[in-house]
Amino acid sequence: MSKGRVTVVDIARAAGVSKSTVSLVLQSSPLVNEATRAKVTAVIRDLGYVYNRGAANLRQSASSRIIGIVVNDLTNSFFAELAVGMDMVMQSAGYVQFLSNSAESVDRQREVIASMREHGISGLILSPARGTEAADLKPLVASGIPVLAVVRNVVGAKVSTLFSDNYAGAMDAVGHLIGLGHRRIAFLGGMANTTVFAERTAGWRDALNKAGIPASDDLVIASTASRAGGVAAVERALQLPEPPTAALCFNDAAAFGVCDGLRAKGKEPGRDFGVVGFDDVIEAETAVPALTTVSVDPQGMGRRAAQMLLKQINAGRAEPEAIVNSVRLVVRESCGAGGNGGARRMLA
Amino acid sequence: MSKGRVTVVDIARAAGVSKSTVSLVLQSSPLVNEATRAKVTAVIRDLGYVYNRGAANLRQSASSRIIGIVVNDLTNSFFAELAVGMDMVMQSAGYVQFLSNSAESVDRQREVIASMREHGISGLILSPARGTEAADLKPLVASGIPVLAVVRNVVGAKVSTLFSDNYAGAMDAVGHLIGLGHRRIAFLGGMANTTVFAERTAGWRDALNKAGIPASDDLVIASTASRAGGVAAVERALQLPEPPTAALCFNDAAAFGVCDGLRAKGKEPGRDFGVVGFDDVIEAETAVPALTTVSVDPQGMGRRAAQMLLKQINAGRAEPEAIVNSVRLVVRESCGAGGNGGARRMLA
DNA sequence: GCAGATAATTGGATCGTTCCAAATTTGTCA
DNA sequence: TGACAAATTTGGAACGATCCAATTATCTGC
Repeated sequence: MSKGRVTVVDIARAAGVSKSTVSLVLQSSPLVNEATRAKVTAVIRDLGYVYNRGAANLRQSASSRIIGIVVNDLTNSFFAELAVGMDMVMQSAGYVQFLSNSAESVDRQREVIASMREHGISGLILSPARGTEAADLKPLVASGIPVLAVVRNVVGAKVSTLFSDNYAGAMDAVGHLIGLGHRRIAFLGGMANTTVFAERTAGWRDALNKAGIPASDDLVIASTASRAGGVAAVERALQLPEPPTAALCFNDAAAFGVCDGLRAKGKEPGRDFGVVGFDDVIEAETAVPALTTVSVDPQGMGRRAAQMLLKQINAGRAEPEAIVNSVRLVVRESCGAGGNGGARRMLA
Repeated sequence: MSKGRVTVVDIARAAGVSKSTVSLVLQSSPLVNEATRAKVTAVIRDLGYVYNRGAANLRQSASSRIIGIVVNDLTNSFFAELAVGMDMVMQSAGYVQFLSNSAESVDRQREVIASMREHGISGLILSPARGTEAADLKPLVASGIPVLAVVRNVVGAKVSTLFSDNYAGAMDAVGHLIGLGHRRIAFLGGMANTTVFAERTAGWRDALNKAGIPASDDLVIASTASRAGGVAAVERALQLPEPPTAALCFNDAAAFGVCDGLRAKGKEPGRDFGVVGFDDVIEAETAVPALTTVSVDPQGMGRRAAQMLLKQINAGRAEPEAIVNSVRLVVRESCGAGGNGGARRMLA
């Protein structure tokens, strides 16, 4: 009764079989007789038995059915949705996940990964904190645990990757703004000297060049990749001698900030200024004006990441693979293309 | 070498001591000689030893240093921040957390809790899915695992609770709007027949009654507790024969939706209509207009929840406690009190 | 140099499961 | 009924750490 937890031995005794048989029932082996199985199952229910996965994991075979997920900023809805996507797949696959936030601190990230490792994760999905080095992941990959870097990369690390097609997405978005008649198009928000920033600005630059428009460096205004960062960036943009009439923003959070900043200056986003975001977070659709944005589908990307990792775990030892998640421009209202053909109006 | 993982026995052999000594070193016991400790520590580093917590947890004493967190909607930034707050405390305390999203499904919630239990969590923080019953938590509490319900309650469950003071917060918010001169104040958004909804509308009603203003039921417009729900609710509100001039919204997400809906109808929130939210999510401060809201401080609440749970885990067997997290009205711009005393202007 | 204390170390036995080889039961057919 | 195969069941030895009781090394003071 109160003598600690119920174990297979207790079940065995109560059902009048051996612990081996109980074990076979637990893993629904076809070897056991139906009558026995029924009897054991009943006893398991009656005694309120709880399977002890920790004990099972002791034997060096079989995976722990635990994976680790570490993201750099869970308060950003992009990452929250990414996590939700992963959670869905993991739940259906019968896995549980340690989920932690590194808050852009490589130290916290290192600690939390170490802790997860001690608990025996069989795989790790990491959206690395800024400044993560290949060495940080070395021991993990050396011990044969599949690691998947998402969203951002870790230079030199031999891990699988899943990134979105930042370059193509930015190209498309800027191309669309050019098609609407814009000639001075800024790139607002985001921390410079990150790979993602470099890729998105490269797309911005090449789209302008392709259209024969000079891509002037003062139209690239970095800041934090947040709502507050967007406000700050657009403020500076509007103070330029020749201010832009539209902008591709580093991400949706920054884009919302840009909208806020425009309104604070008496300009209505979508009418007086074209705004395009990046990510397509859930609020993008319902915001006013609805945000035109490069849809990365964070939940979908999360699901895909989870599937990739599970595949690698099941495959035993697979070579790292690099996948780019294609993106697509979702035209809504904030770019000024909202049905009434009003884009050119802004340029008057 | 490649013969599986490195264990205490390997360390012991390499360092020329017994596994018991290695174990003592691992738990930094004062019993071991400094020289020995140094030698063992060096070997541990050299061989790349990884502590196997699962093995240690087998012995019935000692906690697993794992807790479970299950929230009903991680895509809502309120819960994401709540989770981040918990994560902070847990990380510092040397715990890791399973973090999962129930997406308001009691089935998923049940499964994920069962799974966490098999993995040996030593405590659970739950923001319950709608429809959670006391029976769902019964086995968990019966086995002596501390459970803490946050944000929402589970009627009849003998667990600790941490809720925000919904009634007082709503009272304050509505009182403030009345002070600004409003007489027709709506309550917008949120799912009716939840406890939180009942508490907030009760505060709304009593504040109106206290001021001698009749609290008419058609001013309470329920919908989902999301941005989209806010848009829908304010649309209906503005179609009333005698439309409101201000509103307390169920939460910040709904409040942002209300702002969107107002703009869609050509009304500027904060100037033409007073809007007050509830939660004080991170975007509330930087939105335009900055959202006046009842600050629950989700991160702080998360930290507090984590501390409560840890306390109970360490206390061994503590009685469930019920704590209400006090809230405070943060006056920003969306209510129309933004410095220029313009509130009464809306009523002209 | 030796008793007595203190410091440091060490073999098992144990936790709850899985897995293997071996044992037992049941079934089939001549 | 006996021989053989197939279907079930079962002890015990892992897995990797902890903890207790017992042992050995080191230190006192005289």
